[in-house]
Amino acid sequence: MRADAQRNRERIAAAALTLFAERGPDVCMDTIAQAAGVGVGTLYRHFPDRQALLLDIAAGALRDLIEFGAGALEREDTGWQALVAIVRFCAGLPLALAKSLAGSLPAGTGLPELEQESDDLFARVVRRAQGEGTVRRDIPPPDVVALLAVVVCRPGARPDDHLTTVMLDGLRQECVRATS
Amino acid sequence: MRADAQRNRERIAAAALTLFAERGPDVCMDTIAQAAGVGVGTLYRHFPDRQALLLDIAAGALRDLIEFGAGALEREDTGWQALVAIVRFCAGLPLALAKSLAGSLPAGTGLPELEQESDDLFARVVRRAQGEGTVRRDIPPPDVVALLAVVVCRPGARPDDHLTTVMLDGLRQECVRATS
Amino acid sequence: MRADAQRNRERIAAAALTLFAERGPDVCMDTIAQAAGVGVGTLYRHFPDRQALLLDIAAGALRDLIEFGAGALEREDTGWQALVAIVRFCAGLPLALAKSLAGSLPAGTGLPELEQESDDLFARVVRRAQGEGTVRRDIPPPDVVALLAVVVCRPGARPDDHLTTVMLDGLRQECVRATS
Amino acid sequence: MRADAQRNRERIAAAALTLFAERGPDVCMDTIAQAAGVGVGTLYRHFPDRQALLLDIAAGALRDLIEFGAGALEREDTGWQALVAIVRFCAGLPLALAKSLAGSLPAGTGLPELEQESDDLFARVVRRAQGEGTVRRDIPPPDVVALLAVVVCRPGARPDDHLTTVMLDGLRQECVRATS
DNA sequence: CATGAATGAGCGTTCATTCAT
DNA sequence: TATGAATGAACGCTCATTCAT
Repeated sequence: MRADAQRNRERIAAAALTLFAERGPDVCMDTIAQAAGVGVGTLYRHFPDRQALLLDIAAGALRDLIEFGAGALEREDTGWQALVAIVRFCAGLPLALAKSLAGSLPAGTGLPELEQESDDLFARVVRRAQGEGTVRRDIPPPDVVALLAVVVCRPGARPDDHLTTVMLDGLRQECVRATS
Repeated sequence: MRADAQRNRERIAAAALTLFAERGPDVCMDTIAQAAGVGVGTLYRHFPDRQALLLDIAAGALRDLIEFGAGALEREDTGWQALVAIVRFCAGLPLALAKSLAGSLPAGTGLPELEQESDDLFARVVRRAQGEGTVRRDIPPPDVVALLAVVVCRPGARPDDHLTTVMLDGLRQECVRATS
Repeated sequence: MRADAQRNRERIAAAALTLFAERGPDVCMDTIAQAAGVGVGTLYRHFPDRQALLLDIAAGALRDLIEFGAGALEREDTGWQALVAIVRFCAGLPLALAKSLAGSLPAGTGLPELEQESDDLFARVVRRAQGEGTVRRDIPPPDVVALLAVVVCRPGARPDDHLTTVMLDGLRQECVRATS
Repeated sequence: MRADAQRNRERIAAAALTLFAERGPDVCMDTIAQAAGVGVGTLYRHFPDRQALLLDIAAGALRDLIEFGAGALEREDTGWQALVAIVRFCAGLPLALAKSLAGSLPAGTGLPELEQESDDLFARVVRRAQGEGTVRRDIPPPDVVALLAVVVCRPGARPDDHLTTVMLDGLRQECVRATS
């Protein structure tokens, strides 16, 4: 691939990421192209349709997450520390996009598979932390994962914002109580 | 207003509520009219444009919330109990709609005002609970409100789902810790 | 269906028929709408896409042909007379459209079925004429039908133009010869 | 012209001929280039636009026809034999393309002139055959030419298919009859 | 008042043609 | 000279909104 083509591709992906985040997944394609400083035709040469563009971004986010997560699981001493590290890492990623797309894309596009992989990774971390006694045991791992997904997929999530903090605190075993 | 006109208006609002929840705020107007069992013309007679329809639903949700909240504040013995009651009550409401609309509508439409009112109410409850020592004091009331908003505005939130539970647990004073 | 809607539908079909004949099946939809004196939206209300429009016209032509053909088979004394009558009748019909569409449309759209029916009818007439000794017997009926199709599907075919005449003459039994 | 440039030009013309025959005159230029094994840029270097490409092919076909026809007129003993030979020869030629282009191209492009020349040649042959008493005299030569053009320009015409045979038979003087 | 037909601006996508590499 | 990336005009189609019935 030619150098300028490569640069264009990246500019498009970057512009799309920004605009999807700012205005949702329905931004008009011309707008994306314009923001990237290219013509629509160029956009379509690189991504055959809107979905391909969304997919590219979403898959990238999931791959980054999985890669980081696998590393964290090895690197960190405890499951809890790994969990916290991963959750913090998620903040910069366009995971909301990934989540909503994964729900509407058929298997074979690769996205549901990536999402499954990422869910599995999270579940492994949660189980380890529950084994240590740090994460509360009254919630089954997949539910914890789903719950973390909500926190982590908010548009505009920051690695140390209050919601993340409160959620992590609420997940500790010693915080279990009857709030009914 | 004639009785049948009134009934039409309600049927339209109900259909819109369902469809917005199910398929997002972009459902096409014909679909809503059809689901309500009326022609598009009738829809437009009652609501001059799409926004008016959204606004109607959103404002209704906020009014319900405010009314319930004010009652809870009087009725319940503690701030904590009031907070829990209100959070639980939110589950059935189309608050996600209200939130996203309120952000994009100018003052004067009434929605930002209602949102402000609801935020104030929440803040009062939070302050009271912090005063009692139940809600953690390291987070300023407005931030707590923002955080609750996220939890409560999820599409598909249930009054006793895990996320709500964990969040409420995490908000207790005794759960404060260093999660870094 | 309201009277004006009905009128619009007919105007659209008529305009489309003319334009397809004049400029081929790729005329732009806006042009058709304009020629019919309606907006594009109206065109699309009546015909969900270009194919539906083509299909409507083509199917109409085939139905007319089949109806006329069945009548001719009963009405005329000889197979030859029926054949000539039918061939002459074809001239005004947009059969070229029907032929080309039928080849590219899947069964279930109704067009291939109609084409089959029309072919069968033609074949019956041809067999009868061959039985009488008027149509040459060295060509199998389906081939005669195919051959007639070419003559009859020319854009601009006239009921008594030279090509039709020569073709009919050439089909007589007494004209068989070695032209190699 | 460099040898490889010459080869490219031929490959492009050949690919275009095939694709025009298979998929009509709207095939996209990239497809042609790809089929020819070159980039689009190369295609455009040799043929400044789509029409030039079509023109090249069409003109080639007409030149072949004219050359063969002139030879046949000298070589064959009778006008009839010349006519048959020429008609048979047409089968392999992309004359449909030539016909449709000639109708839409202005004089000066060379195509209408070539078509005129080919028509004249055909007319000469027909007149000679009518003089011999083989071709029917009730149709003026230009009309016979037009009629032969239809037969000969069908996509997929074969030199000895039924349509050609029947048409030639129908053109014989002794086949004249009242088919009304 | 209710209806649903008509309108046309707007978006996604394609492709002929140009031009930097 | 060959390449294929970039461009943007054009087309198919949708849908919010208006208005005749």
